[in-house]
Amino acid sequence: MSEPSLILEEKMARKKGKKEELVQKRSVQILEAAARVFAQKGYHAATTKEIAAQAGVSEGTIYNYFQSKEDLLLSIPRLISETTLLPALTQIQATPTTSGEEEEKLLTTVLDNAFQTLRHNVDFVKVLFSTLPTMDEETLEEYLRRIPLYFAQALEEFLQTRIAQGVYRPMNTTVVARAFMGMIVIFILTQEVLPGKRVFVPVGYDVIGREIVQLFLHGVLAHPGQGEVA
Amino acid sequence: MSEPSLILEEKMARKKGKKEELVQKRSVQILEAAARVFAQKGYHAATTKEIAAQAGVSEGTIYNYFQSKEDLLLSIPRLISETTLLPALTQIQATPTTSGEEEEKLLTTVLDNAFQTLRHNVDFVKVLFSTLPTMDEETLEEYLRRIPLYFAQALEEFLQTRIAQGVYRPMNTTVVARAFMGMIVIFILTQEVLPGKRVFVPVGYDVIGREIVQLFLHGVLAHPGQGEVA
Amino acid sequence: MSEPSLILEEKMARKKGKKEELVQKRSVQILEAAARVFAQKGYHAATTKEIAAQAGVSEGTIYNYFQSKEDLLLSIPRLISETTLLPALTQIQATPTTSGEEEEKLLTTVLDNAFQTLRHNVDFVKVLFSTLPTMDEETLEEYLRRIPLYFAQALEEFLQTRIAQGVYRPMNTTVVARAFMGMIVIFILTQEVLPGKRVFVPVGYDVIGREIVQLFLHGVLAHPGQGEVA
Amino acid sequence: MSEPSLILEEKMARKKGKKEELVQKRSVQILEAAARVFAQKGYHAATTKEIAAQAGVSEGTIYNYFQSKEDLLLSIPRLISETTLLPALTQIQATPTTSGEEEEKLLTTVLDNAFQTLRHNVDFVKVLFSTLPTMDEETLEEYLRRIPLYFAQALEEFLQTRIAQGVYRPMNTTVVARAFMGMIVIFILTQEVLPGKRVFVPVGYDVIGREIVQLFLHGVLAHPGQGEVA
DNA sequence: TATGAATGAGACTTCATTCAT
DNA sequence: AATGAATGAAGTCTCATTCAT
Repeated sequence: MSEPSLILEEKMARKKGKKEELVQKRSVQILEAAARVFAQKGYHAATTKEIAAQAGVSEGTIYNYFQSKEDLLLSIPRLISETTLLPALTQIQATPTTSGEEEEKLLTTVLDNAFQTLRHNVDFVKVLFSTLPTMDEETLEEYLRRIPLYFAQALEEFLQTRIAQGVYRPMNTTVVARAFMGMIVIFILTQEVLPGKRVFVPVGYDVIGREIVQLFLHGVLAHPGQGEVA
Repeated sequence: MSEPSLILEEKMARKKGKKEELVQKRSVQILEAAARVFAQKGYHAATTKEIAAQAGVSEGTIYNYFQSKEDLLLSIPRLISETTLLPALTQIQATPTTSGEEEEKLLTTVLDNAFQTLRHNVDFVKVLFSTLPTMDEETLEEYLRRIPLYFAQALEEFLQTRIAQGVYRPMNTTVVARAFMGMIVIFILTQEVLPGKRVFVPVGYDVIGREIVQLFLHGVLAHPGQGEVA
Repeated sequence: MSEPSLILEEKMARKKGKKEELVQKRSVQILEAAARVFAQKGYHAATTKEIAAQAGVSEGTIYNYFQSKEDLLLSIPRLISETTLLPALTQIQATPTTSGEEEEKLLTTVLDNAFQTLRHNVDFVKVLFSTLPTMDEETLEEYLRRIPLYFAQALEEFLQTRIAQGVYRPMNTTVVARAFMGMIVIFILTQEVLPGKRVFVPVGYDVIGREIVQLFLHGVLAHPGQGEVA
Repeated sequence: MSEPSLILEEKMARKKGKKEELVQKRSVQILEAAARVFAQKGYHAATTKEIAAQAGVSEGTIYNYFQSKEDLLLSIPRLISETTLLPALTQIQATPTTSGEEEEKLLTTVLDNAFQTLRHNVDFVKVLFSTLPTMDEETLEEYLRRIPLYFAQALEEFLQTRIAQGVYRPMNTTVVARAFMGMIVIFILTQEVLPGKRVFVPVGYDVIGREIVQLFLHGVLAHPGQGEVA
C-alpha cells in the first residue's frame, strides 16, 4: 500500500545532494562575479545589474542566493578561506631552527607564498583596500579574520621563537611583524592594486623577495658589526 | 573620470582683490568638507547634501565652485600642496654623510616627519586608500604626486648617495626604498585609516620609529657580523 | 479583475473517482491557505510563497490548480458555500408569528446564528473587508452573495411579514434591515477583524445579542408608550 | 560696516513664512493625491508613481515631504483632524435634556452631521476600511484616535447622561453606542465605499436618518407598551 | 552669489509566474 | 503531478544636478 519509500528517499537524497552542489556552484559563480566587479568599481559604484551580467544570471537570481548586496560583500571572504591562502601563510612557525642559509631560504619561501597568494586573490585584496577604510569595526574584524590578521600573529610568534632561540636579537615583535607585513603589502599595493605601470614601475617578485630578505635579516649598513647600537 | 575643474585653478591663479580671496576661501572650505566626508564615508557613499552641511553652505553653492561631485574628488589633492609638510620629506638627501649614531637620528627624524605628515593629512590618506583601486592612472598620478611619489624618489636618491658613500651596502634601491615606505604605510593604515583599535592594537609612533630604524639599519639577526646563525 | 478560474469549478462538478477527489482536496487546501494569508496580510501584501508554505505545497503547485494569485482571491467565496452555516441565516422567515417573548428568542437565535457564522468565517470576512473597497462590482457581488446579501434579503422579507402581521410598525424595511445588519457587522468588525483588544474592548456576544434585541424591539426610551420625554 | 541686518532678517522671516506656507501647501497636495489613490487601489496596490502623477509632481518630490510611502498613509489622518469632522461628531453631549420631539431633532442632527462628515471624507474612510484589517495595533490606535473612537466615546457619555436623566432606559451603553455607530457605518459602507449601485440600491440619507432615529428611540414593535421586557 | 525645491535617472529589491526536471 | 530555481517587470527610494528666486 505504501510507496517504495526507500527508493524515493534515495532519490530525494540524491536530488538533494545534487541540489546542494548546484547551490554551492551558483553561489560561487555569483560571488566571484561580485568580487570582480567590486574590485573593479568599488563596492558602492558596483551595481547588482553588472554583477548579474558578469555572473551570467538575472538580477533576481542573485537574491535567491544572497540576502543583499552587502551580504555579497561580506560573503567574499568565504571564497578565500577555502583556498590555500591561510595555510600557506600560517606555516611559518613550523620550522623552529636553521642555519643562516636556511633562514634565508625559509623567509624567501614565506615571501613567495605570501606574494603568490595575494596575487592569486587580487580581487579580494582590491575589495579589501577600497572597502576597509569605510567599514565599521565589526565587519572589519570579520574580514580581517580571514587572512592578514592571522598572518601577523603567526609572524609575531615566529619572531618570538627566534628571539628565544637566540637567533634574532630582542625587539618589539609586534612592530617588526607589522613592518614585515608592510614590506609585503606595499608591493602588492603598488604593483597589483594600483592601476597603471607608469607610476610605480613593476619589479620581479623574485628580486623583491631577495631584497626584502636581505633587508630584514641584515639591514642596510655596509659594515654591520661596527655602527652598533648601545 | 573626467578632467578636474579649472574653476579652482583659475581662482587660485589670480588671487588679487578681496573678492577673489573670498572665492578662494569658499572653495577651500567646501573642498575640506568634501575631503572630510569622503574620508569618512567613502566617495560614493558620501552625499553632496552632507558635504554642503559640513561646509556650511547649500548644495547649490557647491556647484558654483565645482562642476560635479567627481570634480571635488579630483580637486582634493590641490588642498595638500599649500599646507603640507611635504618639503620636510624631500630634504633627506640634503645631509650626505654621518656617523652611525647620527644616521639613526637622521632616519628617526625622517620617520617622524613622515608619520606626522601622513597623520596630519589623514583625510587625504583615507580618500587615497579607498579611492586608489578604482582610480584611472591619470588621477592616480595627480594624487600620488602630492606625497608618496616624491617621498619615494627622494628616498631612492638618498639610498644611492649612501651606497656611493660606502655607508650602505649595494642593493636594489627601488625595492628597498619602496619597502621602507611600506613599513611606514602599514602603520598609518592599521592605526589611522582602519576603524577600531581592537584588531590592530595601536603602538606609539616613537616606538615604531625606533624599531623601524633598527630593523632598517641592522636587520633582525642577533650576530650580524658572522653571517651565520648558531 | 479577470474571470475566476474554471479549473476549480470543473473539478468540483465531476467529483467522481479518487483522483478527482484528491484534486478537489488539494484545491481546497490551497484555497484555505490563501484565505488565511490574505486575511492576515491583505491581498497585496500576501505572497504566493507564504501561501504555498501554509498549504504545504510548492509555489509551482499553486499554478497547477489556479491560474494566478488573483484567481485565488476570486475563488475564495466558493469555499464558503460548502461549509457555511448560511442556511441558518435565511430561515428567519420560516416562523411567521410569535408572542413578545418568543419574538425575543427568535431574534436572539438569529443574532447568535449570525455571529457564529461570521466568526466561523473570520478569514473570509477579513478578506471581504480589506478587499471590498477596491473590488470591481462583479467580484463584489460574487463575494457578497455568500453571506451578507442573502441575509439582508431574508431579513427584509421577515420585516415585511411582521408588518403585515401587525406585529411590527410600518417602516422602510430596506433601511431597517440594513441597519440591523450594521449592528451585527460593527461588532464583528471591532471584535474580530480589527487587530488588538485595546481600542475596542471586547464584549461577550450573549450580552451583545441581548442588547441588540432590546434596542431593536423597544428602542432606548424609558417610557415608550407616551411618545414623550419627561 | 555691518550689513543692514534688520532688513535681512525681515526678509528671511518673510521668506521663511512663505516657505512654510509652500511646504504646507505641497504636503497637502501630495497627501490628498495619496489618499485618493489609496482609496481607489488600496494601500499596497497604489504606486508612488501614480500618487506623484495625481499630485502633479515627480516621484522624487514626494520624498522631500514624506519619509516613505507608509508615512503617507500614516499622515492621512492629519488631513482630517483639521477639518470640522471631529467637533461636529463630539458635540452630542452638549445638550443635556429635551422634549420628545427635540430628542428626535437632536439625533437627526447628529446623524446628518455624521453622514455628511463621513461622506465628505470618503477617501479617508475607504483607506480606513481597506487598511485597518491588516494594520498593527499601534497604527490602528493612531488612526482611530482621529475619529470613530472619539465618536463612540462621546456617544456613550451621551447615553449615560440620558439614562441618569431618566429619559433613556438602563442599558449597556458600550454595546448600544457601538450598535448606533454600526447603523451609521453600514450605510456609508454600502452606499459610499462599496463599488456599484446594483448590489445595495442607494437610499436618501434623509430617509435613512429618519428611520434610524425611529428605530433607535422606539424600536420596531407596533405596540411598544405591551410586549414589555421583565 | 546663494539657495534649496524639484527633478528623474537609476539603484536595490521583491515577487508572481514559468518551465525544465 | 510536483517542484523550486530562474526570471524580469515593477516597486520604493536616493541623490547628483538644475534653475527660478
